[in-house]
Amino acid sequence: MKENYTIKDIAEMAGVSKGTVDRVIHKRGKVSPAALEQVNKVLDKIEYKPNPIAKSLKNNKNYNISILLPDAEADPYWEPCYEAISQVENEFSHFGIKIHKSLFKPSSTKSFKKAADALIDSKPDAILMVPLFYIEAENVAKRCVEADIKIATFNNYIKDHKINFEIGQDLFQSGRVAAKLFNMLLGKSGSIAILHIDEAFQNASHMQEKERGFKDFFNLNKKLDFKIDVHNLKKESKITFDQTIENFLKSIDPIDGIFVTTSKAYLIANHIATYTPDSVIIGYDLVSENIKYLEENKIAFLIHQDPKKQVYLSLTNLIEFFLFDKPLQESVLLPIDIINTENFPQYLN
Amino acid sequence: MKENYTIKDIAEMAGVSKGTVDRVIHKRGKVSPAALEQVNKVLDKIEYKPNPIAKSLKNNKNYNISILLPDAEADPYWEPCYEAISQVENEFSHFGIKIHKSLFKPSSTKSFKKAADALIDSKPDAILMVPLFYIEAENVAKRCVEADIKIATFNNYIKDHKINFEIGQDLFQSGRVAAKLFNMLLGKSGSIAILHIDEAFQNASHMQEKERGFKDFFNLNKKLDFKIDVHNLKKESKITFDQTIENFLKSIDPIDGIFVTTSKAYLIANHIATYTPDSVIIGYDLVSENIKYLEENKIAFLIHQDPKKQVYLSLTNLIEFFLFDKPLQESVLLPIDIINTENFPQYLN
DNA sequence: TTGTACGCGTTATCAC
DNA sequence: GTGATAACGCGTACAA
Repeated sequence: MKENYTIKDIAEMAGVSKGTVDRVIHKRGKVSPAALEQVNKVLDKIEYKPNPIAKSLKNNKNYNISILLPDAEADPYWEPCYEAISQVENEFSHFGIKIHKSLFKPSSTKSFKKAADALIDSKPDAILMVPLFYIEAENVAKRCVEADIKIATFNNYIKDHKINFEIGQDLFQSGRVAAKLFNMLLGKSGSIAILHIDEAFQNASHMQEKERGFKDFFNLNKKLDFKIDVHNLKKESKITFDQTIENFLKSIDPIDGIFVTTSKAYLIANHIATYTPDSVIIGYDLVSENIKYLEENKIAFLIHQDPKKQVYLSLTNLIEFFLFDKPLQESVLLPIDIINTENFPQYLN
Repeated sequence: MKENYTIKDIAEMAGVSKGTVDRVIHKRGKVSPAALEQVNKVLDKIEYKPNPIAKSLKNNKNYNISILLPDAEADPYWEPCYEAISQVENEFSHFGIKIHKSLFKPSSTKSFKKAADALIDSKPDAILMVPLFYIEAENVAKRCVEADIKIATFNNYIKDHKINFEIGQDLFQSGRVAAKLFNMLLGKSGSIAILHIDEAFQNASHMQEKERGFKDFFNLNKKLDFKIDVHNLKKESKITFDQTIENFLKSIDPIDGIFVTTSKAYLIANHIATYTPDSVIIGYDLVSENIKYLEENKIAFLIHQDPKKQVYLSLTNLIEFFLFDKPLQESVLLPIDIINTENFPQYLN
């Protein structure tokens, strides 16, 4: 009982040549019925699994993967993604994997389009993108399929069957996670503000999903009595973003909880002591300013979306598909990590 | 500017043969000074990275990895490890990786020893074990080194430099995570019981580390005023374990919080309503009974030690070391996952 | 001391 | 239709 049969083994057992076996296995035709039967008889008896390493060696191709994501200058949320890219580059450069990073301004559709155009023109084997702009991203997906470029997304979703691989978090559910945390901290009743803080509302669908999940939790728990208000805060023309936040806090009555659906919880935490010092804040993402206020106990919890892991898993999935024919997973949902002062370091590594 | 130089390329550039280049690279000697210089000159100019795939193909070995872990019959905590094993087996069987699972009774040192002996005798390429019994595990490590078997541990640590790879959680810190959660739920003061519930105290060092971290948090926060009692609960001779628990609860005054350092929080949650209904329980591990009480809001939080991920990462690390010469990491600390009713499903997958 | 030739398993090409 | 053969890159045995 051998374990790993090779084409050569099969050829001997069937009394034909390697070439014929290959033609049978790959259904290339040009095989006589007699030979076909011989080979199939052997294939039925044993389990043939082609050696992926040999295949890969023969292939001997360089693969180019391009990744299209926002500039971390504009938002440090994206910083960890860069680390993941370097890490994957180091791990797989020996295997002929080239990764090309392309940045766009998260506030500019044009910038996204321009970068995407350039990427598609360069004809990489795959593009991994953050589909911040729905329509434009759909268009990119379409053109990738036409150009035979594998297309994957992370962080956001576009519901498009053309996407070969997508990874992210269940945002609705993460809203529920936040709601449950407030429930545990505040008890059976209270007032909570949902704040969508985003300079230009690129993350509109993101934020809405979280809001929906959040409200869903309280709606389904009839024993709870919470007053929930929703506020959209974006940059006003003549004043700084920070002042906009401050003006907002001035304008409202003290509240028990503040749920910030973006990574901008620090903007609120910064002013909380002055205006509504007893408010519990829950926000998203381990950007350094958020961690600072977490450690000062001004932010109670953060929810971690692990952008680094998203990039790492996206890239390794694509790479193993290219190198070893591992089937591409279609959709991956990452866990919703709850972070407090004590467990954040391990998530940063 | 080529990217991936092969030995053949270098040979041509240096005006020597492949064999000579190989001898230089692997320092096998038998090279004339002149040739040595030629080759080194080329090697200085370019960056040579041997193709790991070709190396691996040539190698063409089957690797046997044995994994020694407790029987999940005795404790369902180990169940997810089995899943990880199957998953890795499926992913890498094509690569000539064989994984052999060997179980021992977590309550029996003898059973551990016996299983370990058999494994070592079978001379696998690597052994991954749960070092539940310190001295015996040290002995296994020693004999593995002698027999040239790579030795790795997960879930528990033994401080032994012979271990080639170890993975687990920072238990001290996870105690602090629990403490912080109690702090947030209970406020500035209260009474908390630390319960070490373990049928035979195999996990003694485990539990003590968590206790130390837990107390450390409250000791360092001078503004907090918590009364903390420690109780060891193990099976008494004549009655069931469950009755032991019940007797304990009967014997104490109502308390604000209960910190269970093992996966046995469900045993407490089961009786909480009768004896101390307002106690907040925090425990460890996503075993199904714990999740049941989590969903009933009888357990506030669970801390997830992700045994499945521990096994998965251990195995893939070893495999990539064997197949592709990836350097073995030495020590990996997994994040300390905080689990509530809303985010547990994603951690189970 | 050096170069050559072969094998690992798969695939593609090329005579027959 | 078919089988033989070369090639991918590395390691190594062996002949020169």
